[in-house]
Amino acid sequence: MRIGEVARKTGVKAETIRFYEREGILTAPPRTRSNYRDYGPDEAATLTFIRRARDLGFSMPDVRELLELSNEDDRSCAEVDSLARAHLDQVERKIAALQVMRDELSRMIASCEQYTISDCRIIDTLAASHGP
Amino acid sequence: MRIGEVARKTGVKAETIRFYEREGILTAPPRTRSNYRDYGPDEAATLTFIRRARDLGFSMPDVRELLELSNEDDRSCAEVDSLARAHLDQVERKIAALQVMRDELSRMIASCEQYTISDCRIIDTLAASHGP
DNA sequence: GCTTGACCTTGTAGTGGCTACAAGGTGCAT
DNA sequence: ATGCACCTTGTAGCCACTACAAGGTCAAGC
Repeated sequence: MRIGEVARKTGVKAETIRFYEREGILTAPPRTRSNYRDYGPDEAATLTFIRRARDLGFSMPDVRELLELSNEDDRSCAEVDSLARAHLDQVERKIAALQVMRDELSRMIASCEQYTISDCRIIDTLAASHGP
Repeated sequence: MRIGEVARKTGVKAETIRFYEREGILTAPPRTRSNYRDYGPDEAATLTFIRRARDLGFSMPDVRELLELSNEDDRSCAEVDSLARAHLDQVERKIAALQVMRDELSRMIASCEQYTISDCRIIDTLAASHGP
């Protein structure tokens, strides 16, 4: 199948598929007589795998490693596990950082009484209110 | 004061300060005889403002607008307020998306029993487990 | 006076993970 | 034959920095 069809099936845009090929994360498929990329189901499966991993927030280097590991059937999955745990940890840190942001933004907005800029508690907070 | 000192005082790295100047978000300070940037307290205050806004996750275009608004004392702060609310909204969406990620990662990791790759529930999940 | 080292200057390129665009070729229906 | 959707390549842009190279400046110590 051509790139557009595999794009539709996997939810990975054609431009992104070509990008993955350039980056060496997806092996280059054969070409038709007219030089179109000609994908089979294996490539589609790989792309789905990549998309799922990306949707879960794994970095491209992580995805690369997960793909490599996924081909070594008899190996222990301890590495996969630790990669996933490390990533989960990162996600949790990111959530915590965003929650701090959210809370401060909320407080800031709540304290603003919507008069003029010179009274504005939001501008105040940004300018000097907390910290040295 | 020179760039290094203002960097220490504001928590914005020297390279970043120069970058802000190039981008026009910070006005270029006068220079000493030896061509060093020579900052006063106003520039330091502006940099602190920028850093706080950035720490709260505001984008550079947002910061630019907040800086402009902060100079118009008698204007209503409704715009500031709506900018902050829109940003809070974005932060909340991001948190929600990350929580979805976190939950799925947790489930994936919990289901893995650490045998071999061919049994690995993490690899399975990525390869095909949910969705068409 | 000379060296050392911390600081400053400029400009350019790299990060991640795509995305957009230009300029052209192909395939199929009308 | 004409239109249109699709494909090809290559290059540049996004965000907000960050790193690095190659050199200039200044104060302290010897």
